[in-house]
Amino acid sequence: MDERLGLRERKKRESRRRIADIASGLFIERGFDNVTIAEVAEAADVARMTVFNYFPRKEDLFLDRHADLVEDLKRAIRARETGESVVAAVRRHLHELLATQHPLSGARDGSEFFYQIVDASPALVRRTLEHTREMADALTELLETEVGPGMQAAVVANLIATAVTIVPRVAVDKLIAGQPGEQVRREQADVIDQTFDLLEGGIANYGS
Amino acid sequence: MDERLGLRERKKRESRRRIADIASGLFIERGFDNVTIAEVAEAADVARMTVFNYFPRKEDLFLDRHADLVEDLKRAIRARETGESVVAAVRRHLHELLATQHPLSGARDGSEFFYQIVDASPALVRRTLEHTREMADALTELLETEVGPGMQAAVVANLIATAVTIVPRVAVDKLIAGQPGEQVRREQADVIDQTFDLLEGGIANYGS
DNA sequence: AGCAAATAGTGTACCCGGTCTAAATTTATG
DNA sequence: CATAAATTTAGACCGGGTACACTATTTGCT
Repeated sequence: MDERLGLRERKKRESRRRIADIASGLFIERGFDNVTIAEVAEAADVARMTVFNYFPRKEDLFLDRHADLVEDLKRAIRARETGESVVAAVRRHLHELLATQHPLSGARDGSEFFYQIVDASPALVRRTLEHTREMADALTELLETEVGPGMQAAVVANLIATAVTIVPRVAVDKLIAGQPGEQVRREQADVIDQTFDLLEGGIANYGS
Repeated sequence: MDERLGLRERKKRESRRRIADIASGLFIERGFDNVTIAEVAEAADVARMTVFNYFPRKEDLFLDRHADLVEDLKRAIRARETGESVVAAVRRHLHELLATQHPLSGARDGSEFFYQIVDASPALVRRTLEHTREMADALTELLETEVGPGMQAAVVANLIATAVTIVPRVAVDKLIAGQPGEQVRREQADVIDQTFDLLEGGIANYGS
């Protein structure tokens, strides 16, 4: 940890991590909806209220990496080469996540378990929908300042957020279906490219 | 009502409608989160459990037209001319909703109140997110049978669902901002076209 | 018409997530 | 060491949602 931080701050961070880790363990073991916050609190040896102090919603105990993710995406867009389009930057970013085996790539061994827990819980699924929306809102704001105002920013932002959400899902679904991770990772680069080709080139001819 | 239906069925439908109407009245009057189901039940002169019989979630009391909407959209896609693309069919459908002043067009006088109630309630907002997802899932299934299987169907379906959700929102936001309905309606046709031009032609050059 | 089976509605008790408040404990500061 | 500030705690409370057993009504059948 950071020595410059006071005792108070250090304890807080450690507490937060411990609670989230213990909670995740319970969720993985018994499913999100079959674990109460009271149980999490007891397992973490802390008052029920303390859990809520750190995690305003129960779902946040399991999904607390989303903010970082959006930040990374925004950074990737802002840092794009001059002349490079926004979508192209996002495409590159997803390839990078895949190459580094980032959790969000969806193509990492073990990702399937995480998503299965999520899928099994309506509350968690709802929360991921909110995350996508938050991402779209953040991107809308970014694009409006980066590229210019107008209705287009919102549309583009939402399309990108949709794509970024779908792409890892494709990989996870394959893992759940039993495909070996090695193969999924190999194919996933194409999934990214096909999806973004579609986004870039448009879907005018689909189904005609 | 339909004479072929038995007394039981007729009573059920009327009960359901009455409960939803009374509930909506209360929500509009005092806001969704400030009305309890117990109050709805009392106002409708029915047991609390009965409300849950008809509406498994509280949000469904206010948002119970979504299924129809998806059906209409699916029908529009299925009924497209041979040679017409899926997106083109959806575009036409949205123009039609606008022309007939359908509630979902977003450009109808009074739509702003409805959306303001929704916006003010996190639970209602979440439910609309689920609706978008349900629409995307339904479209994915439809496209897979209509056009052919593959990952593309899911991507296209999600892009369309996103567009269909955003378009009315643009109109509503203008109404909320105080623009006269007449003007919003006039502009809305362009909003539809611009959005679908973007979808059809792709966003390859955005921000480059 | 009358009766039995379905089915809708009711009442009640319960669980759980989430909020509020006030008191107790811990850390920071001079 | 004293005191202020911030965390933690305990406990009461609220409201959505479920389970269940019971009553009332409708329906189909003879």
